[in-house]
Amino acid sequence: MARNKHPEETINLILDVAFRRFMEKGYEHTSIQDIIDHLGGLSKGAIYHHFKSKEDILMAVSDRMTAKSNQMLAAIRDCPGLSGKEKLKTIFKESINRPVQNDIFTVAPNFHSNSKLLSSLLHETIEEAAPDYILPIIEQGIEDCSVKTDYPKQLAELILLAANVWMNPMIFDSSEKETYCKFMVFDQMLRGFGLDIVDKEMLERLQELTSIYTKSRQSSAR
Amino acid sequence: MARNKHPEETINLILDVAFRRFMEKGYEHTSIQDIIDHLGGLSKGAIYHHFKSKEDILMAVSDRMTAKSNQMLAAIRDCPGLSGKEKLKTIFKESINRPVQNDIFTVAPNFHSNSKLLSSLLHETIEEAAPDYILPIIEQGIEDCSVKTDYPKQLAELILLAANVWMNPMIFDSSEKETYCKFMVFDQMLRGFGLDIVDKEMLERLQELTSIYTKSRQSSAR
DNA sequence: CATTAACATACCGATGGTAGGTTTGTCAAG
DNA sequence: CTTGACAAACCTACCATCGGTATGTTAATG
Repeated sequence: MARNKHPEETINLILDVAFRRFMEKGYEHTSIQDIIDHLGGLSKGAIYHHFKSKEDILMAVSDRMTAKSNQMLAAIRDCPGLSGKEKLKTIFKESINRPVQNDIFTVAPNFHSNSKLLSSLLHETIEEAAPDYILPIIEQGIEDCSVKTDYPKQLAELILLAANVWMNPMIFDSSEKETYCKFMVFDQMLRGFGLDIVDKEMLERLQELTSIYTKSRQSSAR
Repeated sequence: MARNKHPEETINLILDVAFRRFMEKGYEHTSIQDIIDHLGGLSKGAIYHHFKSKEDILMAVSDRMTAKSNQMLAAIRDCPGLSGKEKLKTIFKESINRPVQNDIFTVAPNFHSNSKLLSSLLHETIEEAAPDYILPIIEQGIEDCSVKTDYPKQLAELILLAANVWMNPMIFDSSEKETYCKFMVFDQMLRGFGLDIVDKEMLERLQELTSIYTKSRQSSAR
């Protein structure tokens, strides 16, 4: 293959293909050769020029998955004029409207066979996203008295664990009704910390979208 | 090696060694040959006589890890004369007194490099332990009015996710103080569902044990 | 004495990774 | 504007190791 003047295109291409293959076959069962076969003529040398190992590819895939979400979280966190409670509400509204990246729907993700991605997401959630994005918002909420807790760091972790892992349909695929129930329990949990952010509008939107998701899931099943 | 009249001894030996190697080097980086080298003269044929694949060994290791915990949960669940609230309290008391199996302390577990074990634990927690052991107790608690929720199944999941994963020092190693804070947030969460099970005695016992754990951890660090 | 469980040995294809070469764009010196 | 040194972007051929298997051997059982 001819040398590409814009190597980031090649890198993105590799990550695109790797991501799809990981989701379809699982990380362990996707060989480098398999990725090569699905690239348009690129060789093993090209891959190992841009990535130092197979695991390195996985990490890059993982980073790219969370990048957009983290951007959103940072934007809301730094948004002036919003109270802590309003910021949390905004985050959950956004999350519902874009529950997972669109392109993910098309490949019928299988986190069961991607334990490495799962564990990566888990640790990123607790050790990066929670302290970097949610904690400052919780602390703001404590100041304006909309959040009640003596342990903001741990609360941030618990909230994000529930939201990103437990309620993540890519990890625990839930029926429409189950997703709704999870959200209700999540709401009750937040109320225990003084937070009251789930309203009718959010629930209606949620019900809409879970039905869409369930349908797209059924149609892409083998 | 001479033929063993009691093959379960051989099986247990293999699992013992595999568990240690998985914890020390991670599942992926532990080869079958590595396990063989740490077995006293047993061969690859022996291993593949008792287990059909490397993954099969991992599953057996995982099962053995949760077996004792599940036994305890079943015993408490079926214990007559205890209210739902009392059962939950008993479970957490037991969990604190035996936070993880003793033998685990000695090998400085590393769940970071054992994503397969982690993902196995995660799914067992949500899809087996929660509905089988915690859900019946929650339902009993709803009847005797010590638990307040319309969604017992989801509450069981959330509680066990927090307890087994988030508060598990093998997954997220926390300082003494952090463990305490997590427990306090956990308590506040439970109160949001009408549950009031953490008392002074439990907190004192917790502080004792986390200090012991922290010390044993330091002494086994390389 | 036949059968079967409990091992051992020797081997295989596939895999992740590497060494070394080739092409091509960049850029500064002449 | 040309040239040539350099490095980045690839390719090819190869290797050690891995998970797994086929085929044996030995010993307990009934």
